[in-house]
Amino acid sequence: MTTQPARTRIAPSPTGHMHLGTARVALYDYLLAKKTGGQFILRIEDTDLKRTVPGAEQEIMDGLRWLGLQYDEGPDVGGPYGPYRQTERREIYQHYAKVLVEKGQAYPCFCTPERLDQVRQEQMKRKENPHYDGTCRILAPDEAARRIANGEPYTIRFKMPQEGVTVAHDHLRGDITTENKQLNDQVILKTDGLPTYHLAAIVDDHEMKITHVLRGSEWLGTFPLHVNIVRAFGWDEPAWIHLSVFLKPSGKGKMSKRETAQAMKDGYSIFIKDMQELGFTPEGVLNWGALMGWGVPEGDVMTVPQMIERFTIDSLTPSPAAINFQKLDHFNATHIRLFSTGDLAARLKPYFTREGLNVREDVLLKMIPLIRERLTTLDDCIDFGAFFFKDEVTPNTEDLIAKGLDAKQLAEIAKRAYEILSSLPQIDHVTAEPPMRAYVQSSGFSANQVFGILRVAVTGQKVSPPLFESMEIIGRDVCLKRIARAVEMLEQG
RNA sequence: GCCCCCAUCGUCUAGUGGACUAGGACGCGGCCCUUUCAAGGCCACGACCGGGGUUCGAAUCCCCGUGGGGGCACCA
Repeated sequence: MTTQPARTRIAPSPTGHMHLGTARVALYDYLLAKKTGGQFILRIEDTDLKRTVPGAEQEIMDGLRWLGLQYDEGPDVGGPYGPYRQTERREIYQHYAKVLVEKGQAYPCFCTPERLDQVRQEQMKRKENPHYDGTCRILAPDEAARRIANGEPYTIRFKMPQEGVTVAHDHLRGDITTENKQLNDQVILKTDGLPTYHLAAIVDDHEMKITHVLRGSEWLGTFPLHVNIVRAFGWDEPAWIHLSVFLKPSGKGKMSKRETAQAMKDGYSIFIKDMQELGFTPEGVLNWGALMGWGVPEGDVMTVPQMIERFTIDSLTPSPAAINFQKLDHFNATHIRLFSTGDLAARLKPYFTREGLNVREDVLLKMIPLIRERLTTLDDCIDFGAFFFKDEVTPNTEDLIAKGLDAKQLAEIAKRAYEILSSLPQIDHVTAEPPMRAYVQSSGFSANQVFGILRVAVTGQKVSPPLFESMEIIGRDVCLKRIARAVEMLEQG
């Protein structure tokens, strides 16, 4: 286990919404950095101009902040190894590409995309592996120089060894051995002068003194390439950790558009921004994500500080994990129950406000203990507690009708309840419950029937927080007014 | 097609040759509590992919299958 301060980075490309996968890698990066007293860095990998989408970078930064994974260095906070946006580091990559060419480890390539495509087609037709055919690898240097001077567009390709094997070491998976003949001369600098991921990431990780590279296992295929590039420069390698990928809930394959849409329909999402809006908490999301790919023996409900305490790279798991949204619900609800009343009040208030409700601070603080353990997501507070902030509630007549009772009986119950409660100087669970229970006893009706009618009358809904505690918060006058109205409704209907 | 990775309850996982009658969590089922809905408590169901080795002994090490995943771009 590392005791030296680790410098870790999350290096997303701003090509779409920030998703769960990015959040999880960022979490592990963050945990490792904090645990070792190191730094966590955000680097934006925006070298693919065609795929860059406006606003995506901001969404990543917002997402990380919402999650509480504040980076020590990044595009908007700066740092000693900036800039932290790859399009602003163009010259650095060009310099290093040139270094590689001079060392004989890379070469200019003038093949056009059209020719490359044609070569690939032919190779596939012959059932060969698609690979670069090496046309420009054997070009004489002066010939290449002449064509460059001529203004011919060119890329730089990395010259992979063609014999022997490459052994790359991954901390979770051990040595990964690849025959070099399987490898192929990849483009590291594009015609537009920007690097591909292969060059950019390696150069930046070195320049930014990254000690641990955590990334998805989709990078395993290019892993040998990357270590070859590092070695060509003669640099020390970071520790490589290839995390498992997330599978769709069925466990068959990665999340596709289809599953993503289905999740949204069910009230879930793999996008951080959506999760926030759906009422999930950073604590819940992080705890959930952390455990997909990290095993703890027991006590799996953890806050970030507790995760920092317990985190080790060695306890990460290499196998793919199916997304399980029910588990997200569980962790979210569990963390909501752990929040203090004041904390939860601050988190809930926006949801009430969003509904156009006028939130009285004192009422908010009083109702939270009543609804806290009933919430799965924060927005559930509307279902359970909106009535606390409404001037009037409008019960459905049919909700008012308790099973097995006729209209006369219903009206009688409501009326009697009104009489009992209106005789009290104040209504709370201490004063109101005993006489109401006594009435249930003497009336022959069930508690379920009597309290059911009262619940609907007072809260306007069949499911609510505890009745008498709720009435206490609503207040005597309002309660009586609402019960009176119910009596009216029942007598009419 | 080729290459690489992975493999314990339905799902996430613990397990690093004997403490395994394989532990925990989610979900599911039941019971208790209960004015609704939750929460909480208790109980149950439920897995080492298959076959060969190695070893006194294998979930754990090796090999071969099988299954699953990922990759084979001037995308990351």
